[in-house]
Amino acid sequence: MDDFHMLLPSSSSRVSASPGFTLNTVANLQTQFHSHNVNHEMKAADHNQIQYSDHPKSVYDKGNSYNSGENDQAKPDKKGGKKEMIKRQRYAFQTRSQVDILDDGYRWRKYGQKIVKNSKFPRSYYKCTHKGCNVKKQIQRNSRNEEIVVTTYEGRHTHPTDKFTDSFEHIFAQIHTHTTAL
DNA sequence: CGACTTTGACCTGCGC
DNA sequence: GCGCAGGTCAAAGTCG
Repeated sequence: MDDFHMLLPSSSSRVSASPGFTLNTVANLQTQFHSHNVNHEMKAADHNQIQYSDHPKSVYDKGNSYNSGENDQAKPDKKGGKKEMIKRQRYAFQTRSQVDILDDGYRWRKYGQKIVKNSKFPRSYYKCTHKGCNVKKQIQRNSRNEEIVVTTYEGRHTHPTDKFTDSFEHIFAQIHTHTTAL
C-alpha cells in the first residue's frame, strides 16, 4: 500500500493515506459520509488527481441540464436565467483495488458507460436504486495506474444502507484486502 | 418476471 | 456555427 489517496471534502487538503494510512483516516471519511453536510465540489482533473473547486460552475454541472427532472438539485433554470446553482455534494476518493465496485452497502443500477478521452478505461455511471434516492456515483480506473479506482459519489442518500450499518468499515476492509494482496 | 446490464443514440455545454 | 466531450436515456438483452 504505497499509493492510496483519500480525499476529504471538508477541507481542501488532500490526505495521503500511505504509508501512514490509519483507521483514524477512515473514521474521518466515515464522518464525512454520514453527516452529509459538506458542499464542496470536487473535480477529477487529469483522471489522476482530484481537486476541489469552490466555483459553483464546474465540469460536474455540465450534464445536469439534461436530467429528466428527477434530479433537480443543481439543474439550472432553463426558462429563467437563474444562474446560481445549488452546490451538489460530491465525495471522491481513490482506492487501490482490483475490483471496480466497492460494496458500500447500497444498491446501484448502472445507467451508462463512457469512454473518456485520454483514458484507456471507460467511466461507469451508477444510480442508487432505492426509491426516491437520487444519489449517483461514477467509477473510473486510473489510466496511469490501473490499480487505482476513482469513485465519485454525488448527492445524499435518503435512506440507510441496505446491508451494513457501518459501510465504510466494510469498504476499508475491502481496500485492505486487495491492497495487502498486492 | 423483475431487476439489472449493455450500448447506441441523443442532449448540452464549451472551445475554436 | 461546428465539432468534440461528457452525461443520460431507453430499448434490448441477460440473469437469477
